[in-house]
Amino acid sequence: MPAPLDFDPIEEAGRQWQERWDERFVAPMKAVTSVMRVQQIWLAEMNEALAPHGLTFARYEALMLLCFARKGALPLGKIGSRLQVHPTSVTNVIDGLESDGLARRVAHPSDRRTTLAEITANGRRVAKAATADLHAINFATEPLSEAELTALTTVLRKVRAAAGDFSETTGAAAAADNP
Amino acid sequence: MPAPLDFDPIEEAGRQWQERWDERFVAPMKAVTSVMRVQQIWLAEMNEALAPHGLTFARYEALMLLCFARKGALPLGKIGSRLQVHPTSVTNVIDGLESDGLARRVAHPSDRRTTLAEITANGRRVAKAATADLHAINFATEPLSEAELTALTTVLRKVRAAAGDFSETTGAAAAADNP
DNA sequence: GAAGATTGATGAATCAATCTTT
DNA sequence: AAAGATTGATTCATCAATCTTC
Repeated sequence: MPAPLDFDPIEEAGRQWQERWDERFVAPMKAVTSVMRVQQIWLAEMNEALAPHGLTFARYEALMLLCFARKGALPLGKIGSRLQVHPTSVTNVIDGLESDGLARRVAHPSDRRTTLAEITANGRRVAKAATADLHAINFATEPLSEAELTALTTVLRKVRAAAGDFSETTGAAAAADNP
Repeated sequence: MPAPLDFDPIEEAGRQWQERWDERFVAPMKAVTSVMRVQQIWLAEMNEALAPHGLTFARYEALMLLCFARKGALPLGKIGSRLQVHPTSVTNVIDGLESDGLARRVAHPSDRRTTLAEITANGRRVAKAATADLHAINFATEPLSEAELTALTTVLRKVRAAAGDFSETTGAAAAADNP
């Protein structure tokens, strides 16, 4: 990590932008750059907390999804749609969990195209310990207050909805965990 | 990109979290997951807009930095500290710009350890065209209002400051572009 | 033909180690 | 010894193409 600057680089970029182009582009540019940078900061801090458990954030997310599933198992495709990642990434993530003995692939009872990922007993132990570590650092969200975090989530929800992550329907009944 | 869900996966995760653990961890978890996902969405949309110019967002950021520099040139190390990336990433990014003829490496006049990256005439042309395309899509920030974008930037600025990106001093005089 | 998953290749980011210059 | 940059290796994510099953 490079040395700290004596000025805010995003504010400085905003200044340059306003000088050279129209002011109406400043707010979008600064917001986008801020999200990029904070994602990088938070991801690094969480990966640091997860490393002792042999996990990355991507693997942790998949592990928790299995942890929540009714039968502790989900089709790989469903994991991808929940985590909003490509099928290839699901394959990679489950490979990682499987080689560490935290999950295993099992056959789908009726559809032989489908593969299920099932959490192991050790996987549940690691999930619990890793979650405790993430809780201990508040998911790296220091120094934000609960109100600020909630506001953040609310605003970003609009972006996710507009991107088509989910269809804003009703009160959204509990998600189906099983096929 | 997987099919849209009929519920918000982050809200659903929050529900699971509250059930299983304490409520005070719900807001951090949802905020972190939201930032991760929106970063992915925005980055993909911007990369799509930049691809016709042979640019990625990382290369675009470096190119704009050179564009803003007084003499159109900066030491590689300074690029790294501005963009908050490791020296290796700077090498990669400048390699990319150089092979496309958008920038070139030049010797530092006094310190022979230092390499400068200098923007080319074509680099300035591409920077201008790429910026116009990003402006045309408002940096992918639709559907957020200017007020929402500003609020986002303000909250995230606290995170960047706490992470040590910059030292909160004065009104922050104009940044020094040259060594 | 379409759905589900995997393989192989590509691009980006970090880390450790190396090399030159100060 | 320390600063600046590069190389090589590793990890992760995506894309195109392939394979099996429905």
